[in-house]
Amino acid sequence: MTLSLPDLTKNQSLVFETLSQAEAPLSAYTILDQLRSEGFRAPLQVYRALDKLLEHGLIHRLESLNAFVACRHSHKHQGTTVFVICGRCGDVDELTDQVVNDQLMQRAVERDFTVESAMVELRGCCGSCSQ
Amino acid sequence: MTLSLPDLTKNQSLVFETLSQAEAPLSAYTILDQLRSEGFRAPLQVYRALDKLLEHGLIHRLESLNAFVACRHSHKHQGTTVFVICGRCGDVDELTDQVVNDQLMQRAVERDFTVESAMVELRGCCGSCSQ
DNA sequence: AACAAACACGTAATGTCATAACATATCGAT
DNA sequence: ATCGATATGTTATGACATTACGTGTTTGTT
Repeated sequence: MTLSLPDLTKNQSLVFETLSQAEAPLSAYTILDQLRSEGFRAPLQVYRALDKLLEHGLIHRLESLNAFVACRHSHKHQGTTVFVICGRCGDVDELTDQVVNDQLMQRAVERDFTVESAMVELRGCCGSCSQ
Repeated sequence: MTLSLPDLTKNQSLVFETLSQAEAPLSAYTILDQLRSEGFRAPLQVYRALDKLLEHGLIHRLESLNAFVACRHSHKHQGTTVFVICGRCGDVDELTDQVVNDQLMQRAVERDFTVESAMVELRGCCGSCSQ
């Protein structure tokens, strides 16, 4: 399950593994607590690793939760990622949608706006939890 | 310019006026500082007012900035609001887009997900700033 | 008018998320 | 072997938000 990837440093690997094994988004401080046994002592150790993992596209930050998740899809298919977040179980699904992406970019162009990053997050209740 | 609205309390009015006159999103603590001369002493005075204003739909919270703006449009036209945020001048534009809204809701329904709230924020550079 | 419930307010303390600043160590290419 | 770039360790601090508790004010009912 552990793919070998753009060589990660020890700290980066530890943080990535922690996120990969989590079933819900984790805050940086939760990650820190889980890695204390591995020698982590300070938030910055986590944040630095998170920054690199974000750069590599291996994880995502959920703005509405101030938390992080491991990326699930190989995001070769560019474009805006829509995060679908269940508030009950914490499960996060990712999807890319051409229509949403194109329409957002179109609306931006219309008003002469250059998009540098886009955030789309749906919060609610997933199918499993609403039964 | 100051419409009379669902009766706001003194604190709520002060916070709303502050946001209305601002040219960019303000953090709760920035609002607090601006209202110290009016007797504000603690963050909670601001947050409580913000909560009520959010309930009334008079302001919005920008998740990607941890900041707040006064609402510009009369949001009678329901649906997901797209925030278009310039990182240079801080200007925030709001728009509602039926296509984006419908598509997001469609994708949610497909996977049996009940949307409770949706956040769409575009960050980048506005036309004025890129000239 | 008297009362109770609901709401708003004041204040202090604390919790949560994130970065600045500075020192040291490790890796890679010449 | 050395130099530059990158990664790391540690402390302190900044920025955002809530809990807990007590008081005051409004409002609707009897």
